[in-house]
Amino acid sequence: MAAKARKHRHPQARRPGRPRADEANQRERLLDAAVECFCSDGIAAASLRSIAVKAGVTPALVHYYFGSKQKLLDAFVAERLMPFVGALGASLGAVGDDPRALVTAFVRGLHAAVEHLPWLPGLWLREVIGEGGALREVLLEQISPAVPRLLAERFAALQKEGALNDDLDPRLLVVSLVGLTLFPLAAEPVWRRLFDARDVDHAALERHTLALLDLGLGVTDAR
Amino acid sequence: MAAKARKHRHPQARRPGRPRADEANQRERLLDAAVECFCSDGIAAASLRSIAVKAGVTPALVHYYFGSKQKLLDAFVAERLMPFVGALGASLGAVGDDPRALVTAFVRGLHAAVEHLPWLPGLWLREVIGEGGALREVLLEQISPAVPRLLAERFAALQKEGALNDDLDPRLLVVSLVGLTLFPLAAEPVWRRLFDARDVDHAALERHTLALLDLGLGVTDAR
DNA sequence: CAATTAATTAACTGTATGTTTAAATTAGCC
DNA sequence: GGCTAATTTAAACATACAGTTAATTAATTG
Repeated sequence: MAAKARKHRHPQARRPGRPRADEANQRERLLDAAVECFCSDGIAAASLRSIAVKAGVTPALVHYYFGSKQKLLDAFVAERLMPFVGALGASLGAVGDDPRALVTAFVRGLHAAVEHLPWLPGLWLREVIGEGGALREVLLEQISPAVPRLLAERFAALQKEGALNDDLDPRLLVVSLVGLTLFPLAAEPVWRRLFDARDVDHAALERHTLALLDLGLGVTDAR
Repeated sequence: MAAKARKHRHPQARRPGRPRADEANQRERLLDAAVECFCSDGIAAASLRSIAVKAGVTPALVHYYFGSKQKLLDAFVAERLMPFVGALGASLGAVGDDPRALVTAFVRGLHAAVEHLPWLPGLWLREVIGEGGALREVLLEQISPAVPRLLAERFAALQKEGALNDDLDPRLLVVSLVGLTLFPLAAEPVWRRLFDARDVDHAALERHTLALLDLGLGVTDAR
């Protein structure tokens, strides 16, 4: 009845074929969608279908651009995760031999990164710390020397010089550092509702964390 | 050939029917298996099948004892999780008005509980903090008044009296406390491999945490 | 010892996964 | 303009696994 013999019910449903030079960099859009699904469902449970739907395409297109789910994950690690690790490692390498400076650089660097990568804390908790997490090996094999090991070694050296509270363990201090930064950021939606804390912004969180650490390190400051 | 017309290939594979008064308290065994699966797969991804297999039975038996996955989860919360919360809340209520005593009670209480409930930290991170976690509402609705709110209020009162570093936020201090206890315990498998830290036991972790907090609270101790 | 109830498994039905193949539509180059 | 290569969808495939119902065996009770 409605003119033409076109047999499509949904006029907006796309048919096969190369698009009209419209939306470019589909690959990046697909990666964005993947990050979102990785966060909300977890990497293991995130299906290529849900990722495709979020990007407004079909699952076959994900396969076209990345080949497989594993390679999609590899691409995410290389193009979205590792650049941040590199930047943080660099900023840590640039500070002098002082525990407070080291800790401050870590806290500030992390907060700054999370400003642009808000998904990082949640994903970290789930996929690095969580049992069966898909990124744990990435930490142990690729990230480990650049950040956590570097920090632990420098803390140990500083402690030997007497510049750090002797009751602390240099390695556990790195763990504490993550527990005081990534964890609160990941838990933000929880404590916000729990304490009805609308007044606390990221700057306040950073101040609180640095205040706790500044004293907690037990740097005598007596030279 | 092999005698008898019994048509079963696996002699040990059980056939339907009530068992011969053997293994009692299947319900508890099922709950144990459920906890294991909740930890390794996450609550959402833990199937009645995997739980049943872990307990050596069929999925239909889980359905028989609990009725549904939701009711199984309810049973877990009521019978395995809440008793711990009650105990911790009680031990917090029993200490006097001193920030160090409060913090020490929390850290010690948590470490003591985890001795018997080793699955707690990992499950907490995944199901309370993690996006879409199945226990977040339990925290907000059932646990909230007994522990986190209680702590935050007492910290706030102590700060008003000048017994706590003014640069700290009482609510965020509760978050920091969790980040310094539950998080390191959940991350234990990671930092153990990361730093090859076989020498660190739970007592050492507790000492380190308390050392960091003792100074970090900034209690002047000058009266 | 018959009837009923409790405990257990086998089988069913449905849905979702990641991947592959084939076809369709357009872009870019000679 | 015509050819080839690039980009996209539809459809199908092969598993795998979800939660539930129906049948089966043993214990318990009158």
